[in-house]
This record gives sequence, C-alpha cells and structure tokens, in this order.
Amino acid sequence: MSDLLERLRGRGWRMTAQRRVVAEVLDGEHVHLTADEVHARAVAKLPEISRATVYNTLGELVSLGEVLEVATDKRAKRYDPNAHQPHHHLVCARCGAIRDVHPTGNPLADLPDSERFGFTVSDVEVTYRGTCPNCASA
Amino acid sequence: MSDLLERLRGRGWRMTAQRRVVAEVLDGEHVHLTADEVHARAVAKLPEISRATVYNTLGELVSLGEVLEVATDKRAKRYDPNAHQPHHHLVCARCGAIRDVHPTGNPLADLPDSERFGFTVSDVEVTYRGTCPNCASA
DNA sequence: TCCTACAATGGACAATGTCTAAGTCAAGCA
DNA sequence: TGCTTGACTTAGACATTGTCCATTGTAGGA
Repeated sequence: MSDLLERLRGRGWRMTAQRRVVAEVLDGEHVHLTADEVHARAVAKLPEISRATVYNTLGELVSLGEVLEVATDKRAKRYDPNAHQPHHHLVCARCGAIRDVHPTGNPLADLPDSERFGFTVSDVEVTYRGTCPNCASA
Repeated sequence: MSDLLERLRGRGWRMTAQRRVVAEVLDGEHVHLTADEVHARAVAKLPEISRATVYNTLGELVSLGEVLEVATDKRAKRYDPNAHQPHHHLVCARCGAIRDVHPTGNPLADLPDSERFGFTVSDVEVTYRGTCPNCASA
C-alpha cells in the first residue's frame, strides 16, 4: 500500500490527504468495497472528505489501472485493489461475500471463432456463484 | 413466445394485458434490454402501462426462471429471455452491444477445491469483452 | 514565500430501482 | 351471464447510486 502510494506519486499523482485515505482504505486481500463503503471508511479517518472526492479518486485509480471495478453485485460497483494479479471472483448468492479465485484453464481459448461474431475479444471475466460456509450452516 | 405465454398460464400466472405486452417485448435472440427499454417498448403497445408494473413483471419472470438478469453493463440490469439454453455473453466495450455465446469447456471444473474457500459452487457466469466489428471499423 | 494549476467541496441533478395506498380487473363460480 | 374476490396495476413519493459544476482550498514548484 505504501507501494501503491509510491507508485502513484511516481506517476505524477498529486498527493493529498483525501487521496491517501482512499488508497489506505483500499488495502488488503479479498477487499471489494462499494463506493459508499469506501466513503464511510474514509470519513472515519478524515471526517470532512466528500462523496464526490471519493468517486473522483476511485475513478482515477481505475483509470490508472491500480484498482478494478467489479460488478458482481447488481446494485453498486465494487472496487478491487488487487489489480496487478489477474483473478476472478467467487460470490455468495446469499450474503454477497466475495473471494478472489484463480481458476486453471484459459476461458479465452474456449471461445471458438464461430462464436466471436467478428468481435476482437480482449478480456474475459468469470464469476462463480454459490453459497459460502457461513450461509450454508445457517 | 406464445410458448412463453402458455407456460406462464400453465403455472397459474394470471394473464393481463400488461404482462402479455412485457412478455412480447422480451422475445427473440440476442435480446438484452434494460428495464427502461422494456418499459419504453411496452408503452408503445400499451400506453398506460406503468413503470412499477414493468419492474414487477420483470422480477416475476426472473423468479419463475423464464428470464435472466444480466449485469454486463455496470449501470442498469438487462433482461435476457434466452433462459432455457445456458449461455454466456460477449460485450462490446465501446458500444455495449451484446451477443449470446457458447464457449466450449466447463469453467466450473476449472475451479480447484483449494480455490473454493468452502463454498458450494453452483453456477458460473462468463463475460467476454472486446470490440465489435462496427466499432472496430469506426 | 508566493503562484498557479490541480484537487476538494457540497449541493443540485440524473438514472435506476423500490414501495405504498388506492383503484381495477381476470378468472372462477353460481 | 353476472357477482365476488384476491391478485394486479397505477401514480407518484422515496431510496440508492452516481455525476456535474461553481466555488474554495492547497500541493508543489519557482
């Protein structure tokens, strides 16, 4: 995360308290917060930070490729700081818990030309759904 | 589609003009409309239909398993009437065009136990992204 | 230290979706 | 065919998520 801040500064990102706080909130494994959750946690560290700033900063982090937008949940976008290691997601259909997963195989190779409709296919996103241990035992 | 109406009636669904219109709008291959688009087309056929009814009806069709909710786009949910043939989606990153695709292989088998975190995995959703021929030539 | 371009603010606005109370009607039944 | 009833529809208020803009603040260089 200090890594992240260093990288950002190296890219000429102007460092402000607000941006630092947002970057700090987005640290860790299996972190997938909504913009609103990011805002709530940022406010805990820096009470006067505004919603617009959180949205702006998240948008910039996404453009810079430092954070991924994930749409596992159909309501709000979630932000995944694990952008430098390709991965997919496993989502609990009941409680919404999300884990990063690394399936074997290459789904891109599984799409025959006849199924590409002339598209240039550049990326694939896989979302597994199921029930997490907590919800299964409940 | 008459098929769809028959199936619904068979399940004890009370048939109304509004529901028929919504079902009619959602007919065809590679159809992936947002709730708002469904509403707009439904209004063309039945001007007094309300937004709430469209949402309700779409929700019921999804519960009944006759229509799938798709979240390819990060703004609005889309509704896919092609619910009886499993398939995945190919999305144009530029214009949002969506095609139904049928990759070979079984992504479920590609998720090792060690990557399942104790979840019971029941389903997988694959979204390919790329550029469609139209956007590529533009 | 001062300047200036870039960032943050907050509040209005937009898009999407949900809820409720009241009116309406499809379908079964006499 | 004409009731009856409970399910369906409606309009609009409300909620949530996200965007925009004019103004104010400030990081970082000269």
